[in-house]
Amino acid sequence: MILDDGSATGLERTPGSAGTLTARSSDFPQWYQEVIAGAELADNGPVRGTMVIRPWGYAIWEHLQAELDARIKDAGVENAYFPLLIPQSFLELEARHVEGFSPELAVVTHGGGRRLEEPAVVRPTSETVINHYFAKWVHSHRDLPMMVNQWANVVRWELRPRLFLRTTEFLWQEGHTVHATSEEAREFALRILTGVYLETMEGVAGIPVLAGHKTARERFAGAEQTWTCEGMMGDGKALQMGTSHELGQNFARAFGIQFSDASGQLQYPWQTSWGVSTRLVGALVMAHGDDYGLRLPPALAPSEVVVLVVRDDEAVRRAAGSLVEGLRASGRRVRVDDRTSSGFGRRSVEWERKGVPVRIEVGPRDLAEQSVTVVVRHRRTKHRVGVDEVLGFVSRVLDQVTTDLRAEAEEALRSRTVDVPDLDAAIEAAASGLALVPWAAIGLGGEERLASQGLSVRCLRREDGGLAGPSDEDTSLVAVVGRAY
RNA sequence: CGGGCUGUGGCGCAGCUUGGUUAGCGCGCUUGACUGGGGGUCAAGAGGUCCCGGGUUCAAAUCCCGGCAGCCCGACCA
Repeated sequence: MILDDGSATGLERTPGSAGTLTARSSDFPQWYQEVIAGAELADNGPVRGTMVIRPWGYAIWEHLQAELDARIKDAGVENAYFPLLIPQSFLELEARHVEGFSPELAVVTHGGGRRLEEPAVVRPTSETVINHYFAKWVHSHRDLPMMVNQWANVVRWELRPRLFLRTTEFLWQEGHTVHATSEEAREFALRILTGVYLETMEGVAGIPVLAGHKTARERFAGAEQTWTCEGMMGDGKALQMGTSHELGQNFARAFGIQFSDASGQLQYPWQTSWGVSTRLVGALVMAHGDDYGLRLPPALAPSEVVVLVVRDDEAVRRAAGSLVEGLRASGRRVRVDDRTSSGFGRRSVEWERKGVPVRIEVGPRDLAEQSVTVVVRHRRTKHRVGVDEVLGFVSRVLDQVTTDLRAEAEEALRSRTVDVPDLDAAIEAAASGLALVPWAAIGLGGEERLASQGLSVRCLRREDGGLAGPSDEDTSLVAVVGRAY
């Protein structure tokens, strides 16, 4: 590939050199493997389906965490921590919950060199332990709402792992709340869905999502209603990026959570739970990655700017140093690459693959002209910028990146989403994207047929794209149908 | 659990059909020089239980038998 200034990139020289990644994802687009491997985000773990997140990938996750955590706290939820190991009997208390999760449980049968009296499961999610404690902690309507969140790892023994998107162990955030009324619970589940998840995904990550609720078939095990954010990846497949569940009183009844209301009557409370995971890192890669690697929104980039010292030279080093100082003073995360013992090409390709939004090249040629070379990653353009204008230029670019990425992703979503009148048309259209079809034209039998074609209803929404009202059985609902990861 | 396939330096592979010198190649790695504005060039070098066990043979990476491991497709799913 030739850049607009005539220079060439060497990326194509080693097509498919996944190298560090023995990807269990060969059905991903070719570029995905290259991006993951080249960006050094992750490796497979020693146990099948587990994942080692390398520093660059983890740093992206940390930024996502920070964005989510701030919004979760804004919603009034506090962080807490609950045990990794859960007595097996806890899982069995809620019938649909255990039915949904037992096939994918990892069970610990021995400890301290002896067989355990009761096996412990490694949490696949923490509804059961947390509700065990809610039962102890909730007594009065004055205790409500009770809202906790935990950042933790969970284990689900999935049959078919995919790096970042479905690994046996993954990191996530799971929130759990208890409310006095069903209305309040619903309102809160939706607040998390839109005010935390949707806002982070679209506003921070630049990934447009279709929000809606799941059909009964796709609902979380034990929930009355599951709200979801569905994104579309570069290949037209859908990805469930986050869910928020209304649990009704199911867990409250199963775990004996009760409170005395204002009139002294014992009541079962209404609950929610909600989570997003390291899958979001995979979503970022899939949604924004191009043939040259990752493209990161600045808010999530471990470094927003990298200053590349082209050649080992005293004056160049000094110029780079003062550039870094200036950028840091303006609040940017900046990294210097002065590893002049490796070639320039190698280093620039590395940062391109890692997705650093802006690269500033400083070399003798630039200094001679009192300028630097600014490379904008997401557009792959190079600009000669006067030394005095760099800060302003970089700042304008960084402010624009997320908007540009989102606009591109929105266009991709729009161009691969079609309105269709019936099930047959939906099946045809969903082969290459998403189909919007009247829910009334599908129904339970229709979902069965979709499943046989490798398709599913990703979510249900109102005709205008809004979320459904309190009554689920709205006949005017529109189903989003597609293939999914 | 069904259906495909693969095990050969760190990674990716060739060699196997038709047994035969010292098991090759690319990438990576080490050292040096020249370079350095998109994975640069040249030279020298290190690195192997050819998955394991048994068998056939003068001779096995190669043929036969038996294990083991892993990958892909499907079912399950944040």
